[in-house]
Amino acid sequence: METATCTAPKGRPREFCVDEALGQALRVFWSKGYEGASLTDLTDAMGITRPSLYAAFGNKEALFRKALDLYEREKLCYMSLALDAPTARAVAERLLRGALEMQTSDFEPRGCLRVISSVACGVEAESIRDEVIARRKSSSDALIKRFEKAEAAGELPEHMNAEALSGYLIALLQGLALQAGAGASREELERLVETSLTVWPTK
Amino acid sequence: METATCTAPKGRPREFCVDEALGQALRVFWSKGYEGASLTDLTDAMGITRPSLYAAFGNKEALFRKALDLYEREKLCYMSLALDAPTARAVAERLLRGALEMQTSDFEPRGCLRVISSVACGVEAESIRDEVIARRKSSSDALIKRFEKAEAAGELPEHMNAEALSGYLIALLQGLALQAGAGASREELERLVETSLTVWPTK
DNA sequence: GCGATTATGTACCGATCATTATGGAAACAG
DNA sequence: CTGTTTCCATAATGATCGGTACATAATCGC
Repeated sequence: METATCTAPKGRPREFCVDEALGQALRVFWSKGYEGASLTDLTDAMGITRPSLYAAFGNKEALFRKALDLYEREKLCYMSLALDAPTARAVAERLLRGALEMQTSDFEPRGCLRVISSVACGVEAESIRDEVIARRKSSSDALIKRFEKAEAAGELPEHMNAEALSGYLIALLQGLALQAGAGASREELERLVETSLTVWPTK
Repeated sequence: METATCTAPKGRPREFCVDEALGQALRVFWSKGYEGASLTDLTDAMGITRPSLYAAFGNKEALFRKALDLYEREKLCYMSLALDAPTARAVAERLLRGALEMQTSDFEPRGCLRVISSVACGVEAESIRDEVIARRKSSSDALIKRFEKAEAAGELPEHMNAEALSGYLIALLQGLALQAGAGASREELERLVETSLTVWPTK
């Protein structure tokens, strides 16, 4: 009865690495968006056939969700880590610099998969869009919670609350991702981060 | 030889108003994006048939360009007007409040057509994407020019140049549009604008 | 009245979309 | 070996995509 937990490979073994294929699928979704990525694009990049894709991942939408999980786990990990910084300003700095580092990698697509997947789209992608927006909301809530701690610690200046500061910082991060996706140079993005940090309100 | 300028309607007259139909097409592109808007969506909203659409506007891409022209002419006019404000801060305030007003209209789609159309997409929309990015660059250049004037007037604080400030402000506007498109409430957007103005760097 | 011209409505085109039925190949247990 | 299970490859599914042929209807100058 314990066969469920042990790896008993019955039948013909799979000829490709699921994680590797998922990574390639992520890159395609990342650079083309959910609707812009066709199954041909995906299978070509993943090096597998359509039936293999469906057998291993379910369908296009399930594949996207798994790719989004991978993206958040591997590429967005700096966001939760940033919340551990000692001050609100340090949190903002880690978020901005983390985003900058990700957006200026030479080996990954530009732009943010979350941003890309949350803009207007056809009907087929609406559930995807809703889910991405929901996931972003939970990130936003975490940031608000962190800034509320800073607020309680008296870090925030007058007439500035946690929610307002959080929304403001997220807008900057979204703008950064958008400009990166539109082909902004590394210098432009660095300048944006530096300007944001210069302007950052401290008590 | 002057017949080119006069309106000589030869043949069967058109049964719909081109401008009105274009306005409806704009709303569809605005809420679904270029690729997300199918010809069926467009003709349904415009109240015309496919051949009428092609006869009047050329094809989907040409229709989008005309809709984009209309959008920039009618919905983005506040942007060029904002540049006439007396100070850099006043320019920023007009831009932020103008964007807020547009994003909180009860009768128009949320989000910004330019932002929507400049994110990642399939191959068919790449030329659209490139054009939108180019148009945004010219807006950005105009803003930089305006801030250079402010810089020359000594309005900008130390370690802050026109390009940096422009990129920063545009990032905020993009974040505003993105959050509006994702369903942010009017209060959230107002708070974002107020926070941005509170934080705005003055000498 | 008459062509000439242009718009409209129907019905269709080939291409591509996501998805899958089918048949054979490769591993297992017996 | 046989049977079972799972994977791979080919090729097809119906639906939808953007774009059009075609015939008809409405207005022109004459």
